[in-house]
Amino acid sequence: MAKNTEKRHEALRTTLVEIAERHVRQEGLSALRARKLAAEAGCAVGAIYNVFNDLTGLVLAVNGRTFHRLGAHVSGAVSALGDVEPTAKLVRMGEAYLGFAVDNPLLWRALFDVEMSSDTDVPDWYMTELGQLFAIIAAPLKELNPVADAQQIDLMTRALFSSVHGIVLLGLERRISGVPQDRIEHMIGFMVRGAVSNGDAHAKV
Amino acid sequence: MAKNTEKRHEALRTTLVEIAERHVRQEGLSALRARKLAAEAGCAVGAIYNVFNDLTGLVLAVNGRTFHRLGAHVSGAVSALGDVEPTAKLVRMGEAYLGFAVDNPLLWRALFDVEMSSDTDVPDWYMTELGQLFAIIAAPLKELNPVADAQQIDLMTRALFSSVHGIVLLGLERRISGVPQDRIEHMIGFMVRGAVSNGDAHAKV
DNA sequence: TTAATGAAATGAACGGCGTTCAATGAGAAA
DNA sequence: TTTCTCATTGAACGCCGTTCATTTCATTAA
Repeated sequence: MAKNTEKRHEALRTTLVEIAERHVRQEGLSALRARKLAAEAGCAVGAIYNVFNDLTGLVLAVNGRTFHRLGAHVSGAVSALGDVEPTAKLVRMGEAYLGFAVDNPLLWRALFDVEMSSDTDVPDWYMTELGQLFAIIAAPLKELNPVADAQQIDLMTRALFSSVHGIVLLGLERRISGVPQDRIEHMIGFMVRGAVSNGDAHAKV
Repeated sequence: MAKNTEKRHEALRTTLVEIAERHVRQEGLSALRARKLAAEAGCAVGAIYNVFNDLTGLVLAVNGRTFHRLGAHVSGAVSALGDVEPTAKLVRMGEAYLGFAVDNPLLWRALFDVEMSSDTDVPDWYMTELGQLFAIIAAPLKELNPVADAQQIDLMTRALFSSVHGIVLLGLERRISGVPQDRIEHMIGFMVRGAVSNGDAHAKV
């Protein structure tokens, strides 16, 4: 019966994702080993390939969880603010993004370090998850720029997200930065406020 | 005699860097192979390890060149502008940075994708090269904020560089973006102008 | 109950990797 | 020429992700 098989597969998938997540969190993406995973999961090496195409598939599953938690963390931080001006929300989002990266450095890095063979390409849910994160950012931007059209908001959203991402990325990179964390927060506030004031004045992005 | 040996080593170093650079440019950092390099350089595999600690050392040498060209490209773009307002210079720098990344995507990515064992750590010239790039950015910022102290300028510099870097990084990442190149330029202009106007108003970063 | 059958799980084996180091060879010294 | 020194070499080492012939298991038919 195919039902039982699928159930076992699903269980193994979950187990593997949990183990892999722990490994990535503790040792980083590059320390992930098929044999180690199999040993810990109590299955054969080949079993991994019964439920995932390859290790990249497994990593994508881990990243899916991380992405989800990241989104929850950021939107949670905004909700906790209550009713404040949109700019404050955006700044808080950036800080929350930084906070997540600081608290989960290796899981966060794994989000961007997966190497995907161009044929397998990006899973749909990856884009969906990203879209939800973008939507959280877009909302305050719309409040600030009621006349901007969807495309303009989208560009501002991407620009803001990318900027904050860049600041966090290079800020946490020991080899480039050495900047203490509170300075990184200042940078985020600086760029976000700048972008907002700019977007207000010149609606044309 | 140790002199001849050192000469041969130097020659091999150069040869290897040139070959490695071509490989990274064409196939990407992850396609670099010790055996392939040795075959093309006409030397033994072990010879690589006579002149570099490991492949990472070779990649760092490649990155040194790339970094240098990147700096020249950016500062060249600014020089070509002649005497214009500092903001225009900063925007042009960002665009030049984007241009370099678009023209040398794999070499540019390699700058940030090297994995370094924390013990080997970053070579000094790496930081020097980065400092020079930062200095190019800091100059117009000083013009715009004559009263800001060195630390404030430094933070603005890092924030701006990181933001532009983030925009370029995610903009060129097919899996996240799909944004056409001229839109990326708009984003850069948007963020740079925002940061500048902000820095002007609130000198306190 | 047993035999037959097809699917699922297994792990040794494969090809490839970066790196090492005993063996080789070339050049200087005697 | 012979000895000695040290740079060079490439086969070998210990890993890696992935595969696939073989085994194991579950289900059905007799």
